[in-house]
Amino acid sequence: MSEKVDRQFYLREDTLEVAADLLGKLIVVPGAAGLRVSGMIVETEAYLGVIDRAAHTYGGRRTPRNEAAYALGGHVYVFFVYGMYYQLNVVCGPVDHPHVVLIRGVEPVEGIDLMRERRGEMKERNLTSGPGKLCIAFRIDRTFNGADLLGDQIWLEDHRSFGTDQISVGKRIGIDYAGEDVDNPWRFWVTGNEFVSRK
DNA sequence: CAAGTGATTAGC
DNA sequence: CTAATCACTTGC
Repeated sequence: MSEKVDRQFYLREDTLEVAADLLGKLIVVPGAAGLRVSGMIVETEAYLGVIDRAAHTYGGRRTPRNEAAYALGGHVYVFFVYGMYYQLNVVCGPVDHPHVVLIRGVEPVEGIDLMRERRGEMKERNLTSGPGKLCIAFRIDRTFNGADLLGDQIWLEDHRSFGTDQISVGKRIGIDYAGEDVDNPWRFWVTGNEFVSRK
């Protein structure tokens, strides 16, 4: 069994680099009876803290909801949106530096039957190919907000790595409100992977 | 393509 | 206190 990705990985200054390097990492969440539910990250988006109009922390906004984004790198920020869905983010950099990476797409690896049950969905391709979908499949909810990725509730492991020739870069999705920042190429995905949320 | 859904927040 | 908003998904 692979070891947890270490703290240093998350503490790097360049959040865009972390967002790209997260592609290929395995997200692991223990299910019941020692069962592992896991999947490989294939799509991410970076939100660059106070300077990014698309970020919840733009301009240094700090509220009960986004507090976890100000934690030390290697914690997770989970929030609820549209009255139905959770979104999973990885916090990067030092304390009080609210840069985060949204996990938008994952390829199922372990615990696929459990994912199917939770999603009420038979087609594997539709289990975790979106930020809201994957939170349902992994049963990630508000109780994960602020969790440490070096703890035992949720963590990342090395799995595969992709070179720049296998990674695509583009604008982020669903942030039409972001003014000058809408077109920033801060979304990364594994080229051609079928678990990317949009082609 | 539009509705659903409810926590959160900004603005009175 | 109230109303608008929203880093999405599904089904028409």
